Amino acid sequence: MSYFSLCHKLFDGYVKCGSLAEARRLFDDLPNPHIVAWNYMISSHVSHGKTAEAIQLYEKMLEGGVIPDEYTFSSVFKAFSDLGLVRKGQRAHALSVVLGFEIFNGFVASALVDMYTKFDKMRDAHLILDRVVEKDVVLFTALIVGYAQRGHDNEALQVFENMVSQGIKANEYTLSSILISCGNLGNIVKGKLIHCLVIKSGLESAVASQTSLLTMYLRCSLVDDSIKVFNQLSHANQVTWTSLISGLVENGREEIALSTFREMIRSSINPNSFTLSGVLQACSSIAMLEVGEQIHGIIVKIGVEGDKYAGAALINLYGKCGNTDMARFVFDALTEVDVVSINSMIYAYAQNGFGHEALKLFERMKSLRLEPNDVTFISVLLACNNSGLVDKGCQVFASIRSNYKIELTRDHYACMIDLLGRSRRLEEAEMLIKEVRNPDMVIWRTLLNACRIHGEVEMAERVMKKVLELAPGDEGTHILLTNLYASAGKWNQVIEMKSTIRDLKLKKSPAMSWVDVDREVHTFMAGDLSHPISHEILEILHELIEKVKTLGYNPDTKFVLQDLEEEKKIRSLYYHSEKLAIAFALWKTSGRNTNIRIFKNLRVCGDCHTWLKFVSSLTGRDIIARDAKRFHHFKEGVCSCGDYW
DNA sequence: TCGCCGGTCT
Repeated sequence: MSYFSLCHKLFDGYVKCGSLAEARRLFDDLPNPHIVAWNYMISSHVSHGKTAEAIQLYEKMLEGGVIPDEYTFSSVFKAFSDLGLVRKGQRAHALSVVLGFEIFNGFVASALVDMYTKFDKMRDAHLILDRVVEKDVVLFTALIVGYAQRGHDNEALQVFENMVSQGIKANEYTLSSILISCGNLGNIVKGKLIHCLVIKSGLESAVASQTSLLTMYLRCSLVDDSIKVFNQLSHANQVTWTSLISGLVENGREEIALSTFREMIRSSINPNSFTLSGVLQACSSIAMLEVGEQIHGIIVKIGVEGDKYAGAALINLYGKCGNTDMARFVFDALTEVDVVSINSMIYAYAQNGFGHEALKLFERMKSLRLEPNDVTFISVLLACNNSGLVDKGCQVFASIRSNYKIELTRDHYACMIDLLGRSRRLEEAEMLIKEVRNPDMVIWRTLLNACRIHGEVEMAERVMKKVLELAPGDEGTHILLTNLYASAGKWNQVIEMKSTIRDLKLKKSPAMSWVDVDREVHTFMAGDLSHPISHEILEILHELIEKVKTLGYNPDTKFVLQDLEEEKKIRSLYYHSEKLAIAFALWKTSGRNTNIRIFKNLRVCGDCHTWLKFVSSLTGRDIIARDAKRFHHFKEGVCSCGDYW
């Protein structure tokens, strides 16, 4: 046995037993290590994630006068790309050109392409592929993957077709990646073609291909097809399960996503932070705080509470469930604060009406030299909007244009239009719409809502036309205008609108509130006294109303949309769904001092808002109400929205 | 002794 192969066997033994350090000690004792030994050490360090050490070894090797070969380069390029060391990578690239590896060796070339795509230097990567004399599937795949992962899905498809036309057969790596691009593009026709190709190539049992197929169907919203793919899987792994769960959430199938998660656990597949953030998203969307808290428990148990994905998902959960303190607790425990986690926290404050907290965090972000992105500004503007910080909002909006290279989207404008409109600066709001490229229905409806708040019938009628041009049968718009006429006392127009709504067969979604008491959800509709214990509820409700009247509550009938006698109007106010839900929750939890969390499918009504403030001071309970748009935290007679919403 | 794959957050 030669000296080299003896050394090699020794290294291999140590590394395979997991003792890279032992191998390293052995290596360091060699007087003049051969190139094969250097390569072995470098690649072992890279594959063990010890990238920085791999680079040190490479540099030491060069200092020692050892000439790198194709093996050295293919390992070390990966190290440079992992650490984002562009300069060093380019210098090594130059050396590989001088030594004649770049265009003549497939291993070196594909590692180079991979490195440049990770540096986001797509032109360089593509040029290398073009120069390589004999291109193989790995080389093409490296470029396809690079394009796909940076969101250049059309380019990925082009390169793929180019590869196929050169008679090079795709492998499972190529197909996995290209399926994802089809999914991202929503190109189900190409996606199905590739599905056929997967079968034809005999790769349908490869787990990565299956996962990508699953993801492709889910991104194209073909949930049933994706479930079919999933059911045909022989061995679903952690990634496959996760892919299915997060895809279901994306398609609004939260309940199924949660049952799939439970099935995953039953199948003894462990979740990781990917899985858990998907499940948390399901909990946040449907405000299932209890389940979310259980997931939080699992996150702590498996030790990923500092993970930025799990963290952002938790912040989002607590934000959407109205618990900003918990959201902040999670945020403060993150190991790495990045722009997404800060955005999540700002957004959590924003939707709960804690504008000043949101702005403080925005300032801290700047002092941390984290570059804000478009989402940051949506969150900050929303924070100003939900707290009535009009001037601050205008100032922030102006600064986006002057200080940042961020393109303003319709969402930014919609937020500003809402902000201006609600503070009665309707003309300014309308002027701002002129700046929006292709203003959509949402933009105009935002202005329409502002008209409703301020009873601007004339402008509303003009704006209504715009909205209906863009969305002729939109129920929300008709209802908005009906409400506007009703609050302006124009009952003839209300009747007219109602008949239009009837003719168009538009259905008004009924107002509904629900409340979560002792892990049971109870739903209430306005005026609906069919709850099994409605007798007790009504008793409590009437008692509450009489008591808060003594504190100054005065039923405000302008929120009643029917033209009824005053007495009947007042009665209809009393049976609003949120009042029923609160009465029920107080009855169920009497003697306890817990917070009450209620949810409403529409926006909370003005009279109920006032009433809830009184109830919070009367009972000493904190009431957290999530309506269709935001949260209201009622505490000691005050609401976090500052009566501005 | 070497290269290319699938799932997460605002």
